[in-house]
Amino acid sequence: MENKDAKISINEEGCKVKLRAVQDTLDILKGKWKISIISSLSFGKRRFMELQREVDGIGAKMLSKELQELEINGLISRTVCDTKPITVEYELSDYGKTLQNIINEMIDWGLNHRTNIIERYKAKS
Amino acid sequence: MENKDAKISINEEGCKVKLRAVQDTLDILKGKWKISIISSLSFGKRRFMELQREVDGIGAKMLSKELQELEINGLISRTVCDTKPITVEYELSDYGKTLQNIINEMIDWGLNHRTNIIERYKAKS
DNA sequence: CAGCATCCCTTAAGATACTG
DNA sequence: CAGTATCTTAAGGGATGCTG
Repeated sequence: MENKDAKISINEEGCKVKLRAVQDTLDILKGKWKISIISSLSFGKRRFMELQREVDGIGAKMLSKELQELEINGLISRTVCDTKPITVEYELSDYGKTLQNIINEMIDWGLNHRTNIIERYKAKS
Repeated sequence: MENKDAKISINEEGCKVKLRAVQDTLDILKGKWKISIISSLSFGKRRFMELQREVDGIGAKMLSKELQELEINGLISRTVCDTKPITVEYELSDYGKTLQNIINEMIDWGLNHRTNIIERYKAKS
């Protein structure tokens, strides 16, 4: 009996710790565009405009804001290039690259999901 | 030259497809609480109140709304139990369980991130 | 090009009270 | 217990125009 209770207690603690871990991750990744931006940068460095073109629907204001937050959290680096009209290059930091696993899983799930939706649609017709 | 251009073109297409995949996933998971709810359910079935207790800070209204959306997308199942005051049990569907990889990566990253923050703090003092 | 300032509107979401 | 209804507020986020 004591053993069983202890086990449950440990498991409950385990859940809490894991839920908190998810929450921690979510806090860093919150915002409508952050994960899309990181995904885009996971393919290589990008300039401001390139990001705006690649992240569908984002405006300059939001892009700017979310990039700042990502930089503050040490996930990306920002480099001002000394070109005629200045350009700025964004890049995933080493720490930012540790998010790659999450991104990859999201890519896989999304690809699979789209396939499923199409299959479901075909099955109906 | 033609080869090189073709390669670039293919890669660019690859990025777009992947970014769209991420977006597809994000569309399903959007909302302040959805990932937390799924995480909680990934540990087993939960009743409405249990979820509200486990997902820190969520109100009944939001919990109800996000559960409905998750159900519509086929990620969770809802079972009304015929008890004296009725109870309702929520559970990840088989399809919902395919999100487990994403959740796990988020747990890992969050655990690691917390450690890093603590290390960083220690280093300063 | 990069990005800030301003204005403005829509949506998210919290609080509270109520029902089967 | 498991929600729903209503109200209200805060925040998110778009459009435009401007600057180094």
